[in-house]
Amino acid sequence: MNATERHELADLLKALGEFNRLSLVCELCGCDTPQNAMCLCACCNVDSSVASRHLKVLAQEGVVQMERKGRERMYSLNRADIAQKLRLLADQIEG
Amino acid sequence: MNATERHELADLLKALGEFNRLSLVCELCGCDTPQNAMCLCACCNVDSSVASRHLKVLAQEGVVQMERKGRERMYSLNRADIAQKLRLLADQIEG
DNA sequence: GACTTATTTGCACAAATAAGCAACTATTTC
DNA sequence: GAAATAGTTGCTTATTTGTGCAAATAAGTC
Repeated sequence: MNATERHELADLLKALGEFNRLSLVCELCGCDTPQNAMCLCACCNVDSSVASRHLKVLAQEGVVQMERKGRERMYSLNRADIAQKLRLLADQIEG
Repeated sequence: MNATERHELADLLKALGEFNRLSLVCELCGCDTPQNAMCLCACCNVDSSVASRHLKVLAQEGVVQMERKGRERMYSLNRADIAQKLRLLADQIEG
């Protein structure tokens, strides 16, 4: 793994490594349909602006995907993608 | 996954989610014998105090294991343990 | 078009984090 | 015991990060 890949992976892990963001991810884990920010903000008990910013980080790192639906924005997990990256790291660590 | 488990997992991911720390981990990945802090500090090009602190964080999160050997401290990865936790998260995300 | 609802952005602030240097401890070597 | 080597800790500094409030934007509803 070169430095660039390592940087990207670190950014992904950092995005997942914050309690509220991880909570958002876990919430989405349990949903089989995309959720809007209001619903997600409720699960963390934070201001909507906070949820918005966390979701932005997660989106930037490719953890979640967003699609507009009227005035709402529906978020869903990029399940396969993230799972694969985590497993790749696990494989590398296990050697 | 309850809040406590989520907190612990977030802490682990945060520990891994910093470039220099991830670099230390990757360095250890490629070693089949424990490495001392000097060697690890060299791979990141940081002051020994910085490496020391990063290793402390990694040890606290159970990523690495330390054993004293004379004046050196030899670090090695808790490979199976970390890999398992990452895979568990991957499984949960994949649903 | 006024009003409500969903979300983002600007701003301010507090807390956490990473970094390097210098000083310290501990252990080995001479 | 003095010098060298390995590592940690205290201190300071700069930067990042998470948060909430208020205001702005955007889109649906009446």
